Amino acid sequence: MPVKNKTWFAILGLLSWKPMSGYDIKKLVEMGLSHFWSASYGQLFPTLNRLVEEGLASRHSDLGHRKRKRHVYAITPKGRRQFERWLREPSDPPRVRNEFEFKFFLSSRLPVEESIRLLKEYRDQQRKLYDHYLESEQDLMIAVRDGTLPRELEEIFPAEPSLVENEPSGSNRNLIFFLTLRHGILAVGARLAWCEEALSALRNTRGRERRKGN
Amino acid sequence: MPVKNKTWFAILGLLSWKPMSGYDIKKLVEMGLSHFWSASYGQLFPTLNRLVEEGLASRHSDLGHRKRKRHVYAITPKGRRQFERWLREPSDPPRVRNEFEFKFFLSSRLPVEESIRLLKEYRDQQRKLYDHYLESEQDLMIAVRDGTLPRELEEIFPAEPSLVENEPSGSNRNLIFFLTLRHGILAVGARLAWCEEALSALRNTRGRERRKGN
DNA sequence: TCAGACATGTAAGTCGTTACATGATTCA
DNA sequence: TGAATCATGTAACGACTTACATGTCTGA
Repeated sequence: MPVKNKTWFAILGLLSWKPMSGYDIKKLVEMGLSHFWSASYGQLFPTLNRLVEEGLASRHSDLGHRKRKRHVYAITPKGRRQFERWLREPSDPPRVRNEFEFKFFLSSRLPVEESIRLLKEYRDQQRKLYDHYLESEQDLMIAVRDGTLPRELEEIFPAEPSLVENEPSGSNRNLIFFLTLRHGILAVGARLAWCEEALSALRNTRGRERRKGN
Repeated sequence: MPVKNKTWFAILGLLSWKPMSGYDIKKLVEMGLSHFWSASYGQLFPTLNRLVEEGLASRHSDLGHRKRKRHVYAITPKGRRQFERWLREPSDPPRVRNEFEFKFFLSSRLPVEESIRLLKEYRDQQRKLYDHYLESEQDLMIAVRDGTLPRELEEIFPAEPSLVENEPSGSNRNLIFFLTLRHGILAVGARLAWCEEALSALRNTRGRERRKGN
């Protein structure tokens, strides 16, 4: 019985973009998708093999320009049909697991100074992530303006979008990649805004305590 | 060998607030913590029992005001020490799994109208959630102004904060609950803002196609 | 030459959900 | 009286991570 979980369709969906190896998929996900998805090799390779068994993907040995033996997987028409059916189905609500936020929620017993330290640590992490996203956004915008593509994307976006089988609108793909990036930027931006809000609220508390002599 | 995963400490942390039953914990998490944490009974009850075995929590049978037999778990001093150590440790980065976002990323082969339909569905879901959070925020602010507490919180917040053993700052807890709520509001707000951005970008695409005669 | 990236995979174990089983109490 | 909620738990399964194992190629 084929297992048809989210990861199954997610991988199928990535293959619908272009044929890729397991390693390619891992890199792509790490590079630009990690703010809403992730996958480990322990899922990736077995799932790819099962997709082939089910006839939803085909495996090709590629000894091409890289001179390294690798398995490239391509989606089959059957796989494409299943993928497109999944695409139109309603999605599960977003699931977030934010360990810091939980700790913050439980930190009322900590001295305020300690909470502030933890909060700043979190803010700095998120700030780094934010800067990284903004940089990617700049790269992408410059590239679109110049009609080129940033190096990391050259492999992902076909140079000639119309070559992609049945693609209704080639430039749409650029837009969608851009919007996906924007989603990450806005999400992390909201976390940063919250950090500032929380920091100033906690500092007020500390001020009040000092004035009361605590 | 005791298992010490995140859920373990999360539950310990909730018990550090006040003694609770497994059922109480489930309700509390569903009520106000679900935008950054969740737990199922299948984890909750076994974990509570293991906490007792390890001496980090104690179990009491409560036949009190509710006239229903229930198991109330209280944190022990040993449990409190472990919890506070965990509280100061660095946190894992937030993990998000957003199925809709992934689908959107992969939707370039869908007709734009279809993408817009999916996007609106998502926006409406998030809008509902947002309104719900705003309502909770209003309730909490009114309650704080009047010196009362909203019904759902009466059981969670001790009426007299200073009664809580070793609590350094009673009012801090109200503030932290409020800030936790704000975190949810800002996060969902960012998703909504993104939806509008994406919708108008997609509508532009559609307009361009129409003008070109596609 | 050797570090680091490329590349593929498995085994074991953990984490977490879902479905099931059971029964009491409350309130309309 | 019967639906909803209170309340506790288990078994089976499914999802996912980590550690391990192995070897190649590239470029400083």
